[in-house]
Amino acid sequence: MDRRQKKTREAIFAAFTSLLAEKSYHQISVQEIIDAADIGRTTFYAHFETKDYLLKDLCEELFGHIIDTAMGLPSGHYHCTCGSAEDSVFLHLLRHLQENDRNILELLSSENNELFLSYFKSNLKKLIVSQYAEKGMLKENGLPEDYLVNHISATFVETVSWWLSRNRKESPEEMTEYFLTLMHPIIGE
Amino acid sequence: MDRRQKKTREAIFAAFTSLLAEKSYHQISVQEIIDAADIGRTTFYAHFETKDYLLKDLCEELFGHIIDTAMGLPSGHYHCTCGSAEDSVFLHLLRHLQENDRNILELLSSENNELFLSYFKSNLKKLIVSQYAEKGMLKENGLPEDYLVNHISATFVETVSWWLSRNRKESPEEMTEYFLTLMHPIIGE
DNA sequence: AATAAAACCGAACAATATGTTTTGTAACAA
DNA sequence: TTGTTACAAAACATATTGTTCGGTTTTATT
Repeated sequence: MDRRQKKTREAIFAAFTSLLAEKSYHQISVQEIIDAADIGRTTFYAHFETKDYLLKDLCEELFGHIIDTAMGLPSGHYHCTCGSAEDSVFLHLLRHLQENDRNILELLSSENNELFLSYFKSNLKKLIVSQYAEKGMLKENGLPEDYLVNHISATFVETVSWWLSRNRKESPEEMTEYFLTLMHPIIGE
Repeated sequence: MDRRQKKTREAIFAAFTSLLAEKSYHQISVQEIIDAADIGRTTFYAHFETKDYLLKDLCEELFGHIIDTAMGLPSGHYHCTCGSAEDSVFLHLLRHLQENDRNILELLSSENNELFLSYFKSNLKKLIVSQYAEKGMLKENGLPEDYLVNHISATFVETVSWWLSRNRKESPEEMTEYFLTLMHPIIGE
């Protein structure tokens, strides 16, 4: 890939995330992104068709990366290590989030965070399917599988959101315990 | 209230919901609402400061009404009637939703429904607090109360959303069973 | 080092949306 | 009937969007 393209793309992403830290997505105009990134108007539209596609690409990068690193992990949960949640995928995700790579926490805890949370959730579903559903680690209780997958993803996203809204007072280990308590009737070996 | 005001307000709401049935919130311009409602530009701004406030007022009316009718109900759940979920507040909500008053289902199942779902959720929280939390109907398991309230609300909204995305193939009774299965470790007497 | 391809810039453009102002008319409540 | 209020129509400044054009700089390749 051309060095210029990469540089421009990064500049747009940087400007965009910077703006997202101070105002909500819909309040940001393309013009502002252009000014903040210090690029030409034509250049922006050469890279991204619309503002929505820019958001999509950014989220794909951010959440795709996090989910990918968790994909290879063992999907064990707290039962495996006698009460602790040490090797849970969810604990890994929380720890990874806490590193605040690329200011991802700013986005997830911003005022109008529904957009980011929904991207997070849709990426998370893939992980749940491959790590739990396809490995038969969901308890048999008569509920449709996609309903369960959706519920697990949604609940984890809500857990993260709640955690952030309280400024991460709890440790990732504690939050994993919270989450797994709620998941108790569903996830098991 | 002046007859004219009421009429105009209703016309705007009707035009707005009609437009929301065919395109997403952010794709709708104030101009379109004005044209569809067949009113003057000035009139719109006399009623609503911005498009966001219009949305807020509409949701307040729609969800406020549904939540209010459920407020007075007994908060019993399936244990009370020997296995059935007959007198659950949640069953009542699902039945009420199914009547599709004011095309509320169109909104909740539209393409970009995060906005409506989040309004639904925030109204639902009040109900959960008054019907469950304040009556001590949440099981003691070491989790913070507001975390539980948020989880119950979020899960119910997700359940409704999943139900609608599958064109309501399941009955309200069945969906209540699904939901209460997930809530089993949390809600109890 | 020379060259062709590309990415970029700046300016301008039409089209559309926003929110306000003004002036006049019609409907309402008392 | 009378004073008040809601509405309409038109115009307005301002801002944003997405595109087009000509020209410049950087890049990869030979």
